[in-house]
Amino acid sequence: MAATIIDVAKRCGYSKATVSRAFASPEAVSEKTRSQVYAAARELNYTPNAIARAMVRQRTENIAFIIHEKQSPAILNPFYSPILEAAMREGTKRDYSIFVTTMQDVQLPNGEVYIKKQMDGIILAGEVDLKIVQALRRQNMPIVVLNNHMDEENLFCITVDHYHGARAAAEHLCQRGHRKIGLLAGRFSQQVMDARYKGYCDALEQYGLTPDLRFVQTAEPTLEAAEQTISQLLTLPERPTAFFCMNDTLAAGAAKAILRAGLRIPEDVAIVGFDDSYISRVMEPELTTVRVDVDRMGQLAAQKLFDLIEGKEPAQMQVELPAELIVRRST
Amino acid sequence: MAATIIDVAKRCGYSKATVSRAFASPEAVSEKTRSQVYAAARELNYTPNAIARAMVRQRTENIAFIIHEKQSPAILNPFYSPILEAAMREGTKRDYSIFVTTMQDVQLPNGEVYIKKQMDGIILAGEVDLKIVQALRRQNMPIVVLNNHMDEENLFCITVDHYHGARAAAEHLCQRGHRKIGLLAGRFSQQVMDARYKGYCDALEQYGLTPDLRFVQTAEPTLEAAEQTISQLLTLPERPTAFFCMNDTLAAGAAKAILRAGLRIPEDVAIVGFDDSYISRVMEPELTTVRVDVDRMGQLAAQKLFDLIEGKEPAQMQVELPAELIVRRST
DNA sequence: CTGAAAGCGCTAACAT
DNA sequence: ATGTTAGCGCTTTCAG
Repeated sequence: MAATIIDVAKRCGYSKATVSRAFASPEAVSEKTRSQVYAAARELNYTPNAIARAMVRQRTENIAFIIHEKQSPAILNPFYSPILEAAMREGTKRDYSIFVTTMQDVQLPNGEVYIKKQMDGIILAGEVDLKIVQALRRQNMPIVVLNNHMDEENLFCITVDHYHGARAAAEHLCQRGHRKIGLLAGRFSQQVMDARYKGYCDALEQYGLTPDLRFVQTAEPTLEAAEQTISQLLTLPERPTAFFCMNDTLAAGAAKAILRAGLRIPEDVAIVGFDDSYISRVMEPELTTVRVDVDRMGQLAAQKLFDLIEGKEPAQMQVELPAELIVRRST
Repeated sequence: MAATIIDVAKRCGYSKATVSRAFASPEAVSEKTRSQVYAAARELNYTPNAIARAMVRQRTENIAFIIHEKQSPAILNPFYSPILEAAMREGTKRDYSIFVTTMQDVQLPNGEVYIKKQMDGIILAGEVDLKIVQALRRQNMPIVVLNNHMDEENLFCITVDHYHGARAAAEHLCQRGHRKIGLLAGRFSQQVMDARYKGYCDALEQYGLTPDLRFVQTAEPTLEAAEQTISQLLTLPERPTAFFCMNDTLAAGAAKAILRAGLRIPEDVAIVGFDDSYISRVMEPELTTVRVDVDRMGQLAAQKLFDLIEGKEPAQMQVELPAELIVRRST
């Protein structure tokens, strides 16, 4: 079938070691030899076999990107997909390929950790089980944890400053004069929820307000659930004049409820989202939201994982990315 | 390091051939043996090495999913991401992993086709270069082409019935009584554009209308470009009362322009999109659009590719998926 | 049902 | 700078 290194060696009259070197470390071979090797390779349509190489090098140059969120699958998740995209760009730069997988590819039904395909490292995003991290580390698998912090020695985690992001969002609403500010939470990890809730409470307190628990609701982070929840809140006699929604999907659902109730955004009800995903610009009016630099996040995750694989320990094992308020027309 | 088949063999007292069989074809081994092998494997934390297996089997059980569209990268593209998602689900079922890549991973800067990683097959989506398909086929690489038709002998292509989709959209607008129906095209492949344009023209003709070329515009398929284009059209003295937009992103941009001009949807201007992507439900009012069964498309692509890899030729090499009008509030 | 042995295509010492 | 050789971990005949 496909030509092998031996065919090329025969054809150009060099040994297979030389052919191997011509591809893997061109500088270790004379220029003349190199071009002869390449010529022979071209004629035979030869391409080095990555499997064979991986076999002897014990490195595949493949990493896995595993997203574990209840919300929606990996690729469709509007928060994670740009992160993945950025990680893939970084992978291309450093010659790594990325497998996008689910936990199922790493875990047997009985819970045992079992990596089907050989990987040089893993990016674990979302709600990660500590047990899995530990099992993986026992196998010496380099790991980067994304959007989640775990108290493990020497585990590289990238998180977001949820507290200040949420606080900025709520403060902004206070500054706009709102006194009745609802909160629409999604079902995210406890970690994220707590930090954002605290940010919200502290902002209100700073403005002399106390959270009205009737206006604090939790919903599945889907358009439909958000719309329904907010619809009901809107019927309250003393309804909120603003909502801080814990992500853009929730905010979009809220916007639909508001608009359908015949109210105007932001004149009657203002809303703020979180993530600055694509959704925030699809909406009209466009959504005021909290931006997380997802490009940076994905790039960083990939970079640090590659470094780890290549034996470079990062200076700090914990990076917290800032969250910045982006004011648009919805407030 | 990690335990190998030999470690397991030693531990349980069988030969490595038997251990191999216990994992690769359990039915070829007595039950007693099998459980002893598994026990030893568990104790050693052994996992078969996929690389070594791929090496001897000459099969990786990996496929590549390559999307080539100008619009936006693979994963972020609202049309392709659910397709990818479905393909991945199918892959999990049949024990294949999927690499999401760009053309760069398959093509050298000089244009030569060069597959970096060993793959058992490739799904090529979007605007595919015939030369690449031919080069790949010369290397005996199983291929499925998605959302694009190519006149190649024995090449499996999955396409969409753009003509009838577009026609249904335009007819619907005619039925609603619109006489001035604009068309907002994106920069898609000629194939797609032609079919949809013809559908639009034929629908109009059926209702005794002729396309007014002032109302037929092409824009980059982005929110901003669409918004700008439609804004201008709206200032025309005799502006259209409805727009058929060639995808949901364009429709969302159009909606923004309409709303910002102080007009109502659908009372003043109606819009129809194409794809039935996530965007159509984020918008308010929700978008009337043409649905393509993307789940089916992704699943089919993966299934057929796996069949091809496993030597089963599909009965027909060409599948055209229907496109169905979904009426929502925007018309 | 189980074992022995050959080899998948390549790289990395070690020589020359 | 180039060649020789010994595997990497596994599957798969072929025997028994």
